[in-house]
Amino acid sequence: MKQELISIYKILLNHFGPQGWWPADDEFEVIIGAILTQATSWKNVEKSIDNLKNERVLNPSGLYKISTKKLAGLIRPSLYYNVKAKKLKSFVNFLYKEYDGNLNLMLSQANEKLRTQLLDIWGIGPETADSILLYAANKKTFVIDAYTRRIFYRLGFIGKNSSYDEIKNFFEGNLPKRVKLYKEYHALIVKLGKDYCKKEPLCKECPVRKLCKISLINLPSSSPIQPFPYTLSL
DNA sequence: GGCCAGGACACCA
DNA sequence: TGGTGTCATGGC
Repeated sequence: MKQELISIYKILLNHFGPQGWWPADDEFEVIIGAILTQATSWKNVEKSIDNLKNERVLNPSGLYKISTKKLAGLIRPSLYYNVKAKKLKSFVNFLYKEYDGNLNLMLSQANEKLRTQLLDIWGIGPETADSILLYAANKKTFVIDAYTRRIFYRLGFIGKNSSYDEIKNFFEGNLPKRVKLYKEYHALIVKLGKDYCKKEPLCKECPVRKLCKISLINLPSSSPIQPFPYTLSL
């Protein structure tokens, strides 16, 4: 099992190249983006991030002071803006209550402690919590999203009704525990999902299966799938 | 013009 | 716990 998971990672990295996640200027922006991108395309989130930057409120004190109503107006492009404004507020309120607004102090907490605290915040579920832990706090936590479920179910690694924690444990138990690997792997899964794995039902010509099977053997030079010269550092 | 995004929560049985 | 409705913009 370990080798297959690593092989798929290598295939994806060769095929797509490094994804450079998370696209953000600082850790706070990572967290805000993680909340805004819930069930929303990243392009829409970028517009909201720009709005927040232009208003100079993309920082703990800025979001702490701004009204929920005005905040909702700024993040309008990223869908469900009223509930997301409340979610952002609830996170920042937590940050001030527990850590006096000190983000670095929050991020320096132990993995499990911080995960429990994040999950306790209204509006932050398992995927958002793990995204914050991995990409903002650099904790060894694998992120599971809809693409991960869909793709690895189709590849036959997990059951249709596997729980979030079951899938998370599957990845963490079968991969070298490296933050850099976790970050890149999840980003590559999302890239694969966006490009090849929409919601259509499983079929024999599933592009994901196809990609993996083709890439597991030596590619002829005439193959349309050309490996990129990226080196691996697991 | 329709479909659906890098989820989470409330409410129901 | 599992299934379903709600939220409500903009890109493709």
